[in-house]
Amino acid sequence: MSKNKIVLLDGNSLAYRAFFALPLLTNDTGIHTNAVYGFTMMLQNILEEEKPTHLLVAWDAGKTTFRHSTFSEYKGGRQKTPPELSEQFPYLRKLLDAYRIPQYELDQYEADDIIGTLSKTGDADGSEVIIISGDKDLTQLASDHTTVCITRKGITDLEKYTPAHIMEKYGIAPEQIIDMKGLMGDASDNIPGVPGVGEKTALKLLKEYGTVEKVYESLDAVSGKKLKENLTEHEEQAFMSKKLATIEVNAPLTISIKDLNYPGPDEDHVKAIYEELKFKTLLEKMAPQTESGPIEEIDVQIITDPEAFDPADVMAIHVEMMDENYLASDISGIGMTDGNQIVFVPFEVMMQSDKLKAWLLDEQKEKYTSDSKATFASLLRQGIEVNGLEFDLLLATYIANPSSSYTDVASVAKEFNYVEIQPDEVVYGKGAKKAMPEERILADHAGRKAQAVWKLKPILEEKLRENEQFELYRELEMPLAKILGKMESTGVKTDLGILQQIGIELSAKLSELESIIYEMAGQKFNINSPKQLGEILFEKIGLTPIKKTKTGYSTAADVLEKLESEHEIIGYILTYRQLGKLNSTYIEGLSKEIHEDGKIHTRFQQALTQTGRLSSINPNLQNIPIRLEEGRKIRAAFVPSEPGWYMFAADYSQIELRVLAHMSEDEKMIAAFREGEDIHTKTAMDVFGVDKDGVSSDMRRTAKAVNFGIVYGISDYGLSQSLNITRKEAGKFIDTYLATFPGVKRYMEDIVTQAKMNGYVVTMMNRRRYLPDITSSNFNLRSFAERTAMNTPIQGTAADIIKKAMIDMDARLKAENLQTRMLLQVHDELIFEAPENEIEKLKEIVPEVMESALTLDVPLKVEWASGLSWYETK
DNA sequence: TTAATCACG
DNA sequence: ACGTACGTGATTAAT
Repeated sequence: MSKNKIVLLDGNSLAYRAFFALPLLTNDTGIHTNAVYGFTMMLQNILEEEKPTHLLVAWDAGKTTFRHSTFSEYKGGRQKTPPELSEQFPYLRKLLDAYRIPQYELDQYEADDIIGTLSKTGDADGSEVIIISGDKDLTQLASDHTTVCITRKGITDLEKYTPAHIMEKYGIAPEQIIDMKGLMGDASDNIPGVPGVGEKTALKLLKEYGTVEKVYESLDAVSGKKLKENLTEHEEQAFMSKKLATIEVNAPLTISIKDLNYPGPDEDHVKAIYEELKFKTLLEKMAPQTESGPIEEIDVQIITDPEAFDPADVMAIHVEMMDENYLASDISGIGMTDGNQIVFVPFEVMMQSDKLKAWLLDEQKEKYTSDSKATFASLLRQGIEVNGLEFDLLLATYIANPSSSYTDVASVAKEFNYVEIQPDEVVYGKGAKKAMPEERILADHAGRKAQAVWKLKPILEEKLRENEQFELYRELEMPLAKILGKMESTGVKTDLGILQQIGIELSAKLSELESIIYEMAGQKFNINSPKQLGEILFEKIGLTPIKKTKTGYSTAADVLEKLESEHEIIGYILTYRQLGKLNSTYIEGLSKEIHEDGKIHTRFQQALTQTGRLSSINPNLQNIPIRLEEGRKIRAAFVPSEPGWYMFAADYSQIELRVLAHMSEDEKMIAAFREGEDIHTKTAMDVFGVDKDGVSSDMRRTAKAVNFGIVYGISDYGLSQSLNITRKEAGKFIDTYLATFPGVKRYMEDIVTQAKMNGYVVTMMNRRRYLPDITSSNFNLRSFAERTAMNTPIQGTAADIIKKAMIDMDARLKAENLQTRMLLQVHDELIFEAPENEIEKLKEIVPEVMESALTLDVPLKVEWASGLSWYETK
């Protein structure tokens, strides 16, 4: 006596069903996931509701089946499986393996036949059998012990076909389903049936005669002339159709019921796949199973005796701080683990422990960290220079995928579903409630982070090796982290007096402008409010709005410039805006950022941008004004920190276009750079077909804009905006340009194709950016991804180059025993401060090092300048 | 918290 | 036909 409950799933049918029932979803690496997701949802429901003891997913094997020898056009005329679905089958199979659900396919047979054969055996054993499919053909297998569930609308709504239900719905028995198909055919399988016979006629005939055979035996009695004619004429076809629709219940399977035993899922494995596919909701659903118990206890030993602690040779460490700004925050302590023991060293103990300090200093003692730059800089502030930094969780995660948003260790650990860590926000509270928790909680928190770093290291390093990104991570980003840490700690001396002086002048001009604007507007209003300003300009004064924003009229500078001739208030507003920006962001903003040491310490975000560039925060020193003289004066406040020293600045000339020339292998562009031509003039010469003297300033300006556009992933609209011309004219320029530089054209096409194939693009140093939208059916999303595909390898390679230059430069300064300090990086520019007697040396070595950071098919060119302030380095 | 604006490469 | 140039961060107003 068997109490088995056997569930048989029609894999292909359900995958199709899921695929078409759900919109095309993609995860962050561009893999479509809707079919896998939908399938999983169905599976979850079935497992929950039916609680099967035995389970099987049956698949169709290949293209041909024994049915094709009967009828070669069987299932003919079907649309090809969409590639977006095909690519999901491997994941589906992997997921089912993780669930430990048996899967089976058999050459020459369809999933139906596998299901049919097993259901008959199960049925005969007295087991309860449940069949799940999207294909109504299967209903022929229904019996007292076998229920056939067919998907209705959506993905989880199933219609249960028992013999009684079939009788109620069609008035026939399950065995008669094949007779019905024989008569009416099945368009989806390309089974012909008898012309003119649909469901209604087929059922009428079967209710009267029972089977196809009986119908033909009593053909004379059938009423209806046309019907009789059709039946007579297509007798052979009717029998063949019945045969085609009949599911084989004696297929030569190499498995039996006992092989279908379902032991339940391998949860860790399932989770890992959910992680990979980014099934957030399914993951959360799983979470209660693991979180239902108390969070796994970890034993963190708090070190109290500075003499009693001997760190191991290799340890994961996490410097715990309350504030995210490690340049300003106090350290509360260090969580450490060697993979076995977890300890927490409170700050005061650390500072007293000569053993620990010596360990941190020792190059031979390996440290794995969550963020090596923060670790380095925060300890440097305490006079401890850390060496032997061997792993950086933040950088490893970022290199593997720059779109991964790393906020704290908890977020990464959660991403990889590893160690349970509370978000910092939960431990410390947020906003006004932010406070230092008691030491026990802090120790536990820091300990867990160290443990996560320890456990995640092998996983991430394997991933980086797999992607051939280990070198980028280990030889470029990690050494750079330390250099950036040094730069941040060094800071830039800022003369508050100069800022204040400029501030006074600005304030005077601003209040003057303010009165003029109020006068002209005939009322007071907040000029800084786009809403109020829009009302004044477009309603009160009655100017014509050119552009709208989501919330109202656009008052952006490019719009106002077009209106400048319409009303003299516009000019004053533009000036007011410009000066207001300088005052609030740069004078007031920067003044607040000057530390007690008279310096500004920006932080470089090394794991943020999607292209590999750095960014600068608190404050941003990468956007200090330069284009307009009024703003440029701000740079006079950035001065050397030692008396008698100078500022020294060096920037790459046209680095992105040089990278483009190299990557596209465009002969003309390469030649232009090799000959040392002015690239925009040369472009103008080639595009407009004139000689050097024939290039007007307007032509050069146009060529320059087109060059920029090319780097950004050009569009006619974008170029038309930047040149203030029509789209058509812009389009013409682009066509001419691409015809002139065929290599560039080919590069742009190739890179988009590559992005579509791989789902990502790479820089010269193998930095990746995933572009899931590149296959989107949404024009805007796709176009954006295409432009990004064109721009990222260029911008990213330029970023690779300057990063390499920074590492080389740091080494060179050390090798030459110079006192010069690297202070800032502004994407294509490095800023140093140096004693006067080293300036001559810098003029020689800085260009040399920067120009040889990476060898391209075109030379890299560096320009430099020095002076008594940043303003003077021009 | 979001949108608009504007500073940089 | 679709609506945009690529990558950032800070400030302000308004919700």
